[in-house]
Amino acid sequence: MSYFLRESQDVEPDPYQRNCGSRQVLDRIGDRWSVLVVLTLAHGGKRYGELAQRIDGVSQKMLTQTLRGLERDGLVSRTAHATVPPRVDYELTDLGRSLVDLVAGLEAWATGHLGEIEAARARYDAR
Amino acid sequence: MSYFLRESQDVEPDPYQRNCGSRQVLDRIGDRWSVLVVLTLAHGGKRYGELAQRIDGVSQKMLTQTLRGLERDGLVSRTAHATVPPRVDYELTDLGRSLVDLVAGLEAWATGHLGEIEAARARYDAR
DNA sequence: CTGCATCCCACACGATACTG
DNA sequence: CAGTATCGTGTGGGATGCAG
Repeated sequence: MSYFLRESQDVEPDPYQRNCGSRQVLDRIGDRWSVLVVLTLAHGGKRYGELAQRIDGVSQKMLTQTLRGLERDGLVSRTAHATVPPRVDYELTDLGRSLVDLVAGLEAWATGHLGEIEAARARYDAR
Repeated sequence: MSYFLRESQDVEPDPYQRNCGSRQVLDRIGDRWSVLVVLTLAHGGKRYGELAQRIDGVSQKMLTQTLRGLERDGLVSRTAHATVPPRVDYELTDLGRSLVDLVAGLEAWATGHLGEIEAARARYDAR
C-alpha cells in the first residue's frame, strides 16, 4: 500500500493531465452520438437520411455536427454527389474502422451488463 | 470476430432506440470523468483525495458526483471510515473491473492514434 | 479530510425556419 | 435531400462557503 508506488508506464501521453490531447480523443469517443454513428456506419456506408432515420432521437443539428466532427478527426469520409436531389454518403475511414471493435465492445458490455446495473441502481435508490 | 452484433433470441436492447436503457449505460461509459476514475481505480483502491489529485482538472463537485454515479451503478464501492479526520476509500467492484479492459483499450486507442487524428484535424482545418 | 449547498453562467442542444 | 442560420432554454459544471 505504498503511496509512492509509481506505475512505470505513466510516461507516455497521459490522459490524467489536463491538456493532453488524448483527453480530446476520449471526449470524441465518449460522445454518445459519435459512438452511435460509428456503430451504424460499421455495417457499411450510409446516406445522411439513413443515419438520421436509424439513430432514433438525434436532431438534424446534432447529426450534422457529429458527422463534421468525425470527418474532421479523420474517422469518417463524406462524399457528396452533385445530383438532384442531392445525395451524400458517409463511410468509415481506415482509422474509423480501427475503432469499431472497441466501440462494439462497449455496446456489448452495455447491453450485457444492463441487468446488473439496473439492479444496482434499484438497490442504491431503495436505501 | 465479427463486429456485426448478432440479434439474440430474447428481446435485444437496442441502443439505437431512444429510451433503451443501454443508452444510459453508454452515457455513463462515455462520461469523461467516469472513464478517468475507472482507469485510476484499476490499479487499486484510492482515497478521495488521491483521486482528486491524480485526475487533473476535476472539480470537487464533479468528482463526488461522478463517484456517486459509479457507486449507484454498482461499478465502484465506497467505504467510509469513522475516524478523525475522515477517510473514504473507493475501489472497483467486480462489475467495475469487468469494464477495465474495455476502457483501457479505449485509452490505448486514443494515445495510439492521437497523431493521426491531430494530422487529420490539421488537414481539415487547412482546407 | 470529505463532502453537501448554493449561486451563477457559458454553452450544448432542441426547435424552427429557410436554402441550394 | 441535405444541409445552414437563428433563437431560446436547460443544465453541466466551476467557484465559493460551510459542516461533520
